[in-house]
Amino acid sequence: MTVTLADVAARAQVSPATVSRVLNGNYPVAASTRERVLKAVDELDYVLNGPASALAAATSDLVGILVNDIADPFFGIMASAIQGEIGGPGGRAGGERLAVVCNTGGSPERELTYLTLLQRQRAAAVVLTGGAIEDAPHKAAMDMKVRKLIEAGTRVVLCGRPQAPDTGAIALTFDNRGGGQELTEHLIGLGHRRLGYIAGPEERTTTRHRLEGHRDALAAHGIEEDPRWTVHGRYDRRSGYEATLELMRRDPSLTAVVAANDSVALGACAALRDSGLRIPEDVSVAGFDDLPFSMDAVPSLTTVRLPLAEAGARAGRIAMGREEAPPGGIASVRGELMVRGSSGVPRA
Amino acid sequence: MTVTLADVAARAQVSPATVSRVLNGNYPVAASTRERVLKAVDELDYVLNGPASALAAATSDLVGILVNDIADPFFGIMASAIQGEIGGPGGRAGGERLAVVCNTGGSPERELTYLTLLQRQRAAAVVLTGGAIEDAPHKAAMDMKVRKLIEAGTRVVLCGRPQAPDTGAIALTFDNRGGGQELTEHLIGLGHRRLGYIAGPEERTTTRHRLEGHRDALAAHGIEEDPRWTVHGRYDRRSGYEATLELMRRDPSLTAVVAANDSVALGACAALRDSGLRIPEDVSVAGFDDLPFSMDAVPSLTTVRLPLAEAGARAGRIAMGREEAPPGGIASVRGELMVRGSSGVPRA
DNA sequence: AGCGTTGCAGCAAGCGCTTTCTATATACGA
DNA sequence: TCGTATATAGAAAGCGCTTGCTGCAACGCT
Repeated sequence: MTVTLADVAARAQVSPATVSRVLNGNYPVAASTRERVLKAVDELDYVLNGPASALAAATSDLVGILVNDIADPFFGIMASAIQGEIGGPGGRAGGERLAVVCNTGGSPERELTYLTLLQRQRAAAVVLTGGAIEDAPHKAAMDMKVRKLIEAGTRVVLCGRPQAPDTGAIALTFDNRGGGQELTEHLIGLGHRRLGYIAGPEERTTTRHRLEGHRDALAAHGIEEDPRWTVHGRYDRRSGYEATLELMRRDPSLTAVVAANDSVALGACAALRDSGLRIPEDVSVAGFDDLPFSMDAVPSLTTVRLPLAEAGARAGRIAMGREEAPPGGIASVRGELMVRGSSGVPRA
Repeated sequence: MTVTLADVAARAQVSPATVSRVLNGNYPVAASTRERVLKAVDELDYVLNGPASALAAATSDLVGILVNDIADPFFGIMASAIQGEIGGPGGRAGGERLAVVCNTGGSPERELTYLTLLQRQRAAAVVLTGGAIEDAPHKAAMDMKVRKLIEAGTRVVLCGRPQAPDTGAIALTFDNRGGGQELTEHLIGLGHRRLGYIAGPEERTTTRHRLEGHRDALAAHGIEEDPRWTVHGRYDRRSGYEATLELMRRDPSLTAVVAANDSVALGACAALRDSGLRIPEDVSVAGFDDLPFSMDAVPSLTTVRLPLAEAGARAGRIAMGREEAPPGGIASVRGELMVRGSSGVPRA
């Protein structure tokens, strides 16, 4: 049998109530009594029953972090930062919270189900990371769930995801559009006029915003875009490789390839190299996110740095109520253009 | 107020017991009744109270996954695979489990605390990934916790971590030693005799085993190792960069650098390049793990592929009781040598 | 027709904790 | 010295669910 509060109480010769109070430290207990209780806890190797505690107190110490793809460092970095602030273990004893990261794999159903599961667990807070899926019914369902969660006392923070108006969720959005624009401006500034674009999966806010930024830049410089210059793919290397091959097949005269993110950009680099093209002499390549490996690419990748760790940390603090929410419940986080070796002037 | 089981029961004109049984599907309920109940659940938008359920049933649907560094794809890939098998949402409805990944950051205390937290939540299963910390007191404490968890009915699986004898935990270990040996054999086979080694953090099983494999290979070929040829660092790129600089400073005549993992190897490549050395003409480099980005490095990285996803999936299945544990409760997973562009014959 | 089965639903007793309210003891001021 | 504030501990009522057991029809058997 497992040890219960009552066992500890018996051993310490106090009432269960007192033990509970010692453990929670939210009520005055005489020092001598406290010690006796702690000793008993130790001797019996007592571990609180989480569900029972959560039930009685109507609160839980679970904090959920939803990510699209846990194997992608983009999310890993954010999750790590969020978790760091949640305290998880490592904070002062007692106030321990179990930060749990849930991998949706980009699937709408899983996203929703995880939210339900967290709602079921009466999670203290939930942080949703990464772009949202742009499907009206799904979005409505999500918003509804978020509203329900908040109603039930769960704090909801969006990190790197667009605001969800009228849900009450706090949003820390990334300025994907601005970043995308700046990146393409840079390429145009170098003299590029024929730019391929490898977009992420359709129906994703991140995909759309980055692409819009790219197009804004083109439009601002009077460059008319050829529909053949845009290909959609997934946010991974493989996809970038294939898309680049396709792009160059469609129009070998392209002088630059802008990728939806760094992984895709790396795939693009590989494809270009395998096609016998030099970077950036023949074709310039640009990514997005500035993940750690991007500066190690050869040549190192020109990209837009997103302060993933900082944003995640902030989201975590807000979720824990340790930092004021931004005015209006929304803040936009800017990216920073990192010009490196993979972009240069176009070939003659 | 939130909706409770009783509310649903009232609305469906049945007893709470019946509602519970419909929801759990573990007791015969007439079809007509079931329908009425489900309708009520739907109309009231009822969400089960997880803690209450867990308390009453003395079981939980939580499955914990402990990782050392969630921002590292090595762990991300395993976690993703494990989670995929846990079912998480996405499996058939009803049997939903909340797979939670906990980031220990490599800290012994956090590792232990997370285990306590999971014990507190009465987790259904726990998967511990990655190398263990080789500190006797900590190991003892961990083993004790694991034993307690198992005693309490939690299934514990180690994935990529050495067996913990007498704890009852199932282990899927990686053959780090064999992999390390094979890798160094390869380099020796190419003609290298002066090899630098960038090891991971000390007091880690993974670090030790890989290094031992390396030394086994050297010894097998009668190569005497110079103590200056080994440097310890962290498992990240930065560390690899610095360690390589140090290594080349200590002995510029080294013709190969073997890194503890791929991230470190990438850092090594960067350092060598920055020192004006060509890879592999001047110095060969080898990594370990074969993470996705490794083949994109220029030159692509010679490394040892660990079947992270496969092992994770298997660990997940075992944790869920959907796959037989290996005989003896332990299985060793081999790595596969991937010879690529970063290794070549030594310079004259 | 009588009676053991079988199928389905309800009763009610907890699961192990938290917390309000109450009790006791001690300290204080008048 | 008495009344009242102050500090500390206990009693007990749940929190919302699960489940063993009981109840009661309808059924099939001899």
